[in-house]
Amino acid sequence: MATGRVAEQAVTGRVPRRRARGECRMAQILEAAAEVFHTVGYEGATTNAIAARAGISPGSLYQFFGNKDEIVRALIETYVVGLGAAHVAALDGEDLAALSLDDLVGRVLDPLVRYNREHRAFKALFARTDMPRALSEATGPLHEAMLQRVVALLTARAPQSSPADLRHAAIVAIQLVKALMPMIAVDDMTESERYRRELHLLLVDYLSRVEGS
Amino acid sequence: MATGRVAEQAVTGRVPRRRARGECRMAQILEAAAEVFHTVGYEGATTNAIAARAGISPGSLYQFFGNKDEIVRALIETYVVGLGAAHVAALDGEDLAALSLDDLVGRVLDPLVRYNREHRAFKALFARTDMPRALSEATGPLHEAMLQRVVALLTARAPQSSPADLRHAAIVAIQLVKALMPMIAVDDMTESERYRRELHLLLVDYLSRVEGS
DNA sequence: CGACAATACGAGCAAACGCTCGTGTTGTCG
DNA sequence: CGACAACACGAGCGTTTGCTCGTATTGTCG
Repeated sequence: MATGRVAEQAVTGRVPRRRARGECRMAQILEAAAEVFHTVGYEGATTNAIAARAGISPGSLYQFFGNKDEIVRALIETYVVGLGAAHVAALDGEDLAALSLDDLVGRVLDPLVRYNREHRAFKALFARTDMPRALSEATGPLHEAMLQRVVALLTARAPQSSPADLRHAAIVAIQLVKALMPMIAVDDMTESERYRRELHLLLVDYLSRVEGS
Repeated sequence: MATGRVAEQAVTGRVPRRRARGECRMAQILEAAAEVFHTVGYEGATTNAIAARAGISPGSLYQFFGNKDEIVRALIETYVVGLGAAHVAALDGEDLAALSLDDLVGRVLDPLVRYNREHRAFKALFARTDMPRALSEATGPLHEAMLQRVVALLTARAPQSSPADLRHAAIVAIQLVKALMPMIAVDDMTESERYRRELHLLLVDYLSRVEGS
């Protein structure tokens, strides 16, 4: 139950080799967790399996994460940061209101697809309609971050619409992405590209109706 | 909860009270299972909880179903039958090629929405993008039945399209339904109706593109 | 009735899980 | 060096889960 050791070290300002090794281990564990979540899903993933995949013992794992949910939360945190950065990069310096809807959808969707492909565990944790309590609490921030981002985009493009309508539209758009992402983030590139294009069209059509009304 | 007892009687000519009681118990168990699945989800549902909800002991439960998956399979079987009947009724005697797309979508979607509302466990078992092995095997027949039905509909309306394209379109359509159903099968009727209408529009737009091409 | 099978029970088993704890190892610093 | 804290280990604890088994009850039929 020893907490606060990290804070203590942070205050000292020194970065000894110990700490570097510790952070390396954390990254190791998160990577292993991602692989296990990807292959067997959230409930199928055991902490012992994650430890084994990371090449360490269960005891060592619990020196860095207090419990399974903390691992999930940390992993999701990296997703929030990573995806946020990808989207900022994709929209940086653009005039949101001037972009064609087709272009805008592409700039949001394509990084998301790429991120899904590069982080296979992403959809195992995120793209579910039914979640255990612990998981839905952990993914809450990720959902909220995406929702806020989409709402902000829509607000910039259709300022005359009510916030409630925009939020509603954003929810539908995100659900559409979640529904088709499992078929897009797949190894068969022919199938994948086909579904991606369909989703793209679907989003453009749906959002043009939202902006138009 | 009076099930096929009468039909059984007609076939055998005799009245095996034992057997009638057994079938009643089965229905009791399935109903209890549906309630438990609805409230705590598939993995949260314990066989003991199902037995308790049905008002029987675990031992008794296992006299009718060999294991948890068999319960799920039986429950899904009732869904396949029930939904099939609802859809046959909704499309009975209609000229599929002559119906407007809007009308057709309504006739398929509305019974589905009603069925979801009346069988709350339905989406807990069906509308998931990520499933345990056992559950996805159990829901396989239900997915396949729905897919075949949609493919048949589309084939009747767009015979010039390739079977592969139609199957592909059917998959997308079903995914759209699964994505928005959790927000439709909800108690707040205002919200529910709003999402239902959006899904309806989405499907009409998408399928008109499929038929048009 | 008496024999038998179907039904019902519920304590509890074996396995799996998240997690702990006692012990040993390694890097840091006075 | 010696003391100490972080790191590492892995057997195994406590709990939960799906499921069993020995036993008691009930309906059926010769």
